[in-house]
Amino acid sequence: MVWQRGHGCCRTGLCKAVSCHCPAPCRYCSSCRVIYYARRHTFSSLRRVTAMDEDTGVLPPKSDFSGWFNDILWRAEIMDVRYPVKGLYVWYPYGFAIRKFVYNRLRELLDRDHEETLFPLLIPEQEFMKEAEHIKGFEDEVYWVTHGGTTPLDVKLALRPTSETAIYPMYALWLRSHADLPMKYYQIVNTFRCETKQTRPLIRLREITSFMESHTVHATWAEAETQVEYELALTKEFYDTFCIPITISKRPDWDKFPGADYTIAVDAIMPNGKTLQIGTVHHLGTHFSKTFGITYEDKEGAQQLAHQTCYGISERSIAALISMHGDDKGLILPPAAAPVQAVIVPITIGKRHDDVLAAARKLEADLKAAGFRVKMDTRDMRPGAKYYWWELRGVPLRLELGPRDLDGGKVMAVKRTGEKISLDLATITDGMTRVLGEITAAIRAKADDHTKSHLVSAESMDALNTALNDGKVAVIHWCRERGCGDVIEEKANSSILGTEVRSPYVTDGDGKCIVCGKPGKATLVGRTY
RNA sequence: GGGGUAGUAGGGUAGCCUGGUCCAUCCUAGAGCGUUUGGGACGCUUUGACGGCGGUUCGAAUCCGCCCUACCCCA
Repeated sequence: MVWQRGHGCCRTGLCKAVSCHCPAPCRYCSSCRVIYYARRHTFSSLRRVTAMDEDTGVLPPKSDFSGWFNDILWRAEIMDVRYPVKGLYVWYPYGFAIRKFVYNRLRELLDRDHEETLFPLLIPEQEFMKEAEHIKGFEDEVYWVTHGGTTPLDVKLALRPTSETAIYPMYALWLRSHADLPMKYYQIVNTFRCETKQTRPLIRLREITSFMESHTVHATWAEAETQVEYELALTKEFYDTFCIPITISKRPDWDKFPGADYTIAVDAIMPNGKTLQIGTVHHLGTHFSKTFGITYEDKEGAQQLAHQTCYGISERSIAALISMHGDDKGLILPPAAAPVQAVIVPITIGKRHDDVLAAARKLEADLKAAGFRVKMDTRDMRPGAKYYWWELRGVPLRLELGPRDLDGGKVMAVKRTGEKISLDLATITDGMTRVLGEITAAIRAKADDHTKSHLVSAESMDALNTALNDGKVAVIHWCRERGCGDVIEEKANSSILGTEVRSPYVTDGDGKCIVCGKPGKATLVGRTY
């Protein structure tokens, strides 16, 4: 058997042309899904492995998370990655519909005590450059607008990498007295960062298309701290809607937001054990209010510096949603995020065609009237093909209505989480409410299990390395000295996520630092996206 | 940051070394018609591409230059 060199068409390196005594397949490439036969075979013996040839389906298995994620984005029509600019991607209508339900929920939560605003995309250079620490954090990845048509601009304009420097000059104008406080505004906008590392749809982008940033102003440091806690609670509630378990921790000083007193971050543990930062809340203290002159007149008539917070969530929330719940068959969407909560597949055979179709239409109308997002699939495909199609797209519930069901006054309901039950047509809206609730619960239980099983305690560097190599996130003890932190990050090729860990699955208290042995605090360490 | 490889129809590939035989080919997808339909149907007809710009040449997917893009490996 002679192995020939790879075709370079795939990412796995498995893809090789081979020479042997076919027709038995020589080697299967899981990325491009091709079986390669000997070159000397004729074209008719060169055959492709398609979805139907394999029990596992069209997707790479979720255990190949990277491949799974890339594939599902276009197969489930979430994002098109073919836009001809690196790091910019297109939302397909279906993906955008998911985004709509997720962000509607986010708006709903924020609107409890924030107000939505909109600030400009372009920031003049002199404003952008005001806060030294802040600039340092972003200077390497800012896009600059330098020309208006062919004429160079007098003042360069930055495309916002985040909006502090756009918003705070205005806050300085808006804030006059203590009676104006607190100010709590947010916006949902696109932001630009010229990422140099490998970009990834939804995760590392040059245009973040869906950045929710909240900026609040308060009279005192303590009040701002309370706001940080309030926003963390909002974030928890937000992710709970979509059954995404999170860990909350305080980032180490060197990893905090440029210009913040401290940063509290929210992470999710992805299927491969890497963590994804899916939210941050920053206590800005008076760093920016000093720079931008955000002051107010207190009750005694004296000018005081305001205390600020900012808080952000991006489309990484959608990456977490997709990754956390999906399986080898495709997406699994919690009903709260699903553009289609139930799909009705009429099984129309021969003479009963019109009968069944009419009943399915009535079912669709009844469910829509009751407020469910349902869709009837009348396409000219075999039922099985439709099942796979909707399963790939994560629709939580499938309602199959055929002659047999109709005669019995029933409809067959198949949960995306894997259970088949018969529901009475007469009480279908109650049945739907109950079953969708069960699906949400099942999704949440599975995600909680995953997170719980991926958090382990490590009492030494060796144990830490073992845990991380095993695809886990570790809880260690760390003295909070930078030096020991560097050792941990370097030796374990990891990141210190943070201290003051908040997770129902982390109960570790104080202990000895795993590097120097001095008293340390429970600390979350992982490999990050 | 340092290397390497590649870009051919909506997706996946062959052809390139050795320029003309290629309005190319195969799998898949799209459109049309017909037969079908309780877990990925089938037949026939048809649509459709050589990453971009420039150069060499009688002639470029193929050779050269630049640009853009992507992927892999190592730090």
